[in-house]
Amino acid sequence: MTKKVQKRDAEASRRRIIENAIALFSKKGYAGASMDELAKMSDLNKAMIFYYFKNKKGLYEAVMHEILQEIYEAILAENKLHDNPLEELEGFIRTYASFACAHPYLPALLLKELSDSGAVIPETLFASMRKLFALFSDILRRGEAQGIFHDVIPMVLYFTVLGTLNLMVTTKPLRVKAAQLDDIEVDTCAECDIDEIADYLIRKIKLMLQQEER
Amino acid sequence: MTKKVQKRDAEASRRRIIENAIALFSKKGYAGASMDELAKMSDLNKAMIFYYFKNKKGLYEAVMHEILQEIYEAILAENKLHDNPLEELEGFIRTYASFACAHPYLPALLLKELSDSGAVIPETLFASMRKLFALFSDILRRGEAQGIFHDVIPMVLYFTVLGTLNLMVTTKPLRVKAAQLDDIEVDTCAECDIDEIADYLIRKIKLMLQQEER
DNA sequence: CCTTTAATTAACTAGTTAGTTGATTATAAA
DNA sequence: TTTATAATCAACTAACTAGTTAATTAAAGG
Repeated sequence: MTKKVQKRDAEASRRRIIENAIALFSKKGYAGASMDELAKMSDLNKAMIFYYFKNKKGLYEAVMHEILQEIYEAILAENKLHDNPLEELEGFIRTYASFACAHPYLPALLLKELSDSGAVIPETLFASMRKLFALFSDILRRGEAQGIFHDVIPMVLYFTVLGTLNLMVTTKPLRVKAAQLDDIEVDTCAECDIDEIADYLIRKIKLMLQQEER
Repeated sequence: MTKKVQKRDAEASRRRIIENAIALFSKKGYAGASMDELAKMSDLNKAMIFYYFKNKKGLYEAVMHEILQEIYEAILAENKLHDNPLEELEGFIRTYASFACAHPYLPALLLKELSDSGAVIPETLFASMRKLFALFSDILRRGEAQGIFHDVIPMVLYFTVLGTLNLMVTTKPLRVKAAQLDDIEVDTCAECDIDEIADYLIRKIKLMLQQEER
């Protein structure tokens, strides 16, 4: 089944818009992203954006839904490979880290959204974000019930993991630049790759959770 | 010395602009903040903004410099009260937390800036941000040298602390809202106040650093 | 081949944006 | 009191904003 060369392909046009919108929103933020620019990037008339997504907010909603769904599915698939909280937690962190690194728009968009306290986000996204947290929370709660984790506050630990990984990804260019001018002695970890960072974080989170308070 | 009522006071006007700009940028982001709106908020003609700050970027620079300087001084002052790395680390986290809570524009602006990877940020700010990290890094390095901290990567731990605290502050409204609709069982920590969170984080960070890897 | 429908476009609107200009005040120094 | 200067403002520009409209073209079904 050879794909026939069509001049019109609704599905493809829609995807082109979404794909470019992800890049644009994550680079410039919601307010900074121009629909004129997006149309040019996507090689389509601007009216098409509104034809497919009604308005800018609708497009943003679609973009956020898309990426949250993607990361959720990746993590859920990984999660099914394990059957104990410790391995599940490791898997969560590792999968999130490598996904975030492979798709750096995720951290950028997530941090922008969260730093706004959901200024743009509508109800539906709200639900998507909670699904991911619910999964994380469940892992920790089960671990606690089994006596392998102690003193657990899932919400805080969730942001510890997301905060660390997201910031390490988004600040990468900044940190590399800092390492180059290199006037003072601080190590900005410019060379670390994300898997090392994930390993380190996992090691540390284990110490956090497996030890009783001293 | 009674303050004479003047119709013109450059210092006061400048401050009014900066003060309102902090609120506006942290609420709407760089692109979303309108200079027309800022002028109205500040009860001044828009031209005054450009008279004092040259352009929007210059204003943003001044705003960021202001708040980074403020938090740096608060933390430095606290730091001088202690003389061992463990207490210094505790002080750092606690001071950052309570400052961030009292001035929630700080987390909002910092997360926005960092999620942009310095899209707007100029060289001068870059330096300001590093000063804070250098202080944190130094505490950890000394602790490691004294054998009370182990397996230290300051950059990662820095973002662990900042990520956790900033996200807990900025998401507060979102979490409260989530707790209200409360359809599923997840605990969003809506009631926790920032000092409890800081205590929890300190406890956990200590476990991270004081234990050898098992 | 004709008709219907879905996809696409050019051209437009009405409002907003950052930034400018030149005149006009208030204040303090001479 | 005059003069110089610093602070303020109204009115403007040119570019850009999200979103609309009505006409046009391509494809698919009968």
